Amino acid sequence: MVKKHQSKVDITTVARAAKVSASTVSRTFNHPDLVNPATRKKIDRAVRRLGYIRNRAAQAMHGKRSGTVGLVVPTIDHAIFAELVQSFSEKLESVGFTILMTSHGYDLEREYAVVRKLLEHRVDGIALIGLEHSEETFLLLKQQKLPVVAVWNYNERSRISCVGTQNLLAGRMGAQHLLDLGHRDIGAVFPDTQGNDRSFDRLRGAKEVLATAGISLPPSRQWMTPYSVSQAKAVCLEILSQKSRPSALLCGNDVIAQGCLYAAMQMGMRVPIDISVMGIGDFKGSKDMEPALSTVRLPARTIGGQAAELIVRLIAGDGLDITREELQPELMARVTTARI
Amino acid sequence: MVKKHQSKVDITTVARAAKVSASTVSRTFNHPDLVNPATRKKIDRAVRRLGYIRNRAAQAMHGKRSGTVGLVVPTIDHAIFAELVQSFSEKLESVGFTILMTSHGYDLEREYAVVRKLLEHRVDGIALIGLEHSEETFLLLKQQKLPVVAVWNYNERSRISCVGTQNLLAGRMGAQHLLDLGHRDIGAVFPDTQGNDRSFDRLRGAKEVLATAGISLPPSRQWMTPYSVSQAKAVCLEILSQKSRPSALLCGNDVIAQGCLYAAMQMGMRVPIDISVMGIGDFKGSKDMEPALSTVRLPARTIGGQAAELIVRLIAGDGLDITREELQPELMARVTTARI
DNA sequence: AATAGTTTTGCAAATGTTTTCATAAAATTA
DNA sequence: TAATTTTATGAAAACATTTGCAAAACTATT
Repeated sequence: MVKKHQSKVDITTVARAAKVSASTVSRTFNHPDLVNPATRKKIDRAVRRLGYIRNRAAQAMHGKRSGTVGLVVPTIDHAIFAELVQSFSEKLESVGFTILMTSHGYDLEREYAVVRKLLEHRVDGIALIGLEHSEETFLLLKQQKLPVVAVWNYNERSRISCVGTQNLLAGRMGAQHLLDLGHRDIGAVFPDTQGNDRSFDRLRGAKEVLATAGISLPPSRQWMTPYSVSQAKAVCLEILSQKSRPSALLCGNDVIAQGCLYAAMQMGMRVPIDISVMGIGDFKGSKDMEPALSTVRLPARTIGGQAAELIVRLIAGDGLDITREELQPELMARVTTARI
Repeated sequence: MVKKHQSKVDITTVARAAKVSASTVSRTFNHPDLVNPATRKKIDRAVRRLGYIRNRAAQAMHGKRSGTVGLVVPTIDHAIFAELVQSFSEKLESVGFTILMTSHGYDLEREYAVVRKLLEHRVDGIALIGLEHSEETFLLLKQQKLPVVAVWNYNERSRISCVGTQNLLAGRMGAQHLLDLGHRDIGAVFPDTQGNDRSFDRLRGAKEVLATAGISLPPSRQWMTPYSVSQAKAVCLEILSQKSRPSALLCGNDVIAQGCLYAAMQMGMRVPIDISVMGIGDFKGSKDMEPALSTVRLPARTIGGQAAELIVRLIAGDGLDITREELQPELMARVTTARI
């Protein structure tokens, strides 16, 4: 016969308990200044006693913000996005938003589906990784007139707001660094560029620079490997055991570079004496590798933070004009690359 | 003269466009078999044309599930949770749930706050990392009668459902392995155990085993370091440059172990000849390190997957009795540890 | 004590769905 | 062809809130 106040506690239950109207309870939450401190106290007590928790779903129905931001990443499992996601969500959580996070595994069709789902949940804004998305996705987003920002990449003619670096530049810098050190026979170890504009742009940038220096990158000097130390290591083991091997390896990202380092080590080769290895990304820990990895720094934390700020601004201001923020990659010449 | 169908497209807009009632539209989504295929087609067309997207918030108000599951992690930024989170969300997304993810930075007060927030969003279930939570959090969860599962740790007397390993065992196995190899002077490099029962249990297990072997672990043989290759490396650099250093290092997790490895390398020490290094976790990539890291494998992917399955079952069945699933840690004796 | 002004509160409508119930239309059976 | 069953649809209530408006309760001013 216990008055079991199960999950059935709603605003009117509280109102009854506090002997006020539901409106007053609502106001206590949303405009506390409009209600008498004494009443407020009564209500607070009732809320506490009954364990009442407001229902954002119901609030969201009143044109109120849902208080959520959607974040769409290719995968959660990669060091590459960890820092980005962390700083992005830290900032957003600090101003009261909750993150709805989904991944699509580099499949742009699935991306469309998850964006739709996010929209069903009436997120107040959406952040996507990169600028390459399906036409459908762009249409959907435009149609919904929702604040959107593409994170990670920068492109001056992007169709949506973006904050990030020009991966093209990063690719160029990596290749240029190798060139500057006198390397002429360079190998490229990159992830699949399919549905991955970051990777695509980096490779393109590298090829450009190489081409202007009169160096071509024949298929025999390009390798593809997924985003994993393990698989990169395996691929590099093969590369390095070829009779004719390049004097330097430019890797699509630091994870791959790490795999290369391990491969070299395993084969008893000395980096950078026997071969130079160049990464892109400068992930947490790259500077601590032995030998310390030369790489092109992409300021992940800054990007994440600024992206969060931008989306907050977009949400607050309903400013739907495209905003672009560019951050610069930076060459981190460390130990794994040396003059030939 | 464009029929601007802004964001104002709701179910009645669609109904009007298709010349049916809202009920019919609703039914087309929820019980398509109850509506005439011809009408359904009309409605589908209208939906497409207007770009209508259902509002889960409104659905959720009808006792319908919200279709979201809350995931509370200490931090997103660590390799340790990456695999876990990935497999957890993959599985959950595959059955139509969306993940609401929040982090608290190892602060149990903040954890309470984020759990509350999740509750406001009326998640259908919640997953937490570890079994150590504030009393308030437990109370809140119990009061709300919501499916909850603690992921990562296993404890036969846990207050909430759990799926994971006994970190105590993992700690024991790590220490035992070192003992078996003849080590007597062992150092422990662990993260702060404050608000981190995983770490606490591992250390406790290790101490136990050591104690039974008659070996004590004096404060001078214990070091604390945050969860970062960089900082672990710095700490280990100090340890290794002491005049009297242990013959083996047991690390609280693989990230720290990696830092140790790098530190040893930087100092020109050879692992495992000059010193043995033991990790816990077996993160992706640990087996590929050079030398390959000896560690205790914690089956992160399996845990994540099973946790997801469990929570789905709990949500479907409203079964609120506590379920516990234990997975076994496994010794991965690789290269970084050797007989003294 | 009357008036004006301010603060506090409640009523009721609105939000976007789902669902129950009732009814109309169509199909089946006798 | 009437009676019965089945199928398809709509009207209205319900869900948990917020908010505009108006009434009520105080305060302050004369």
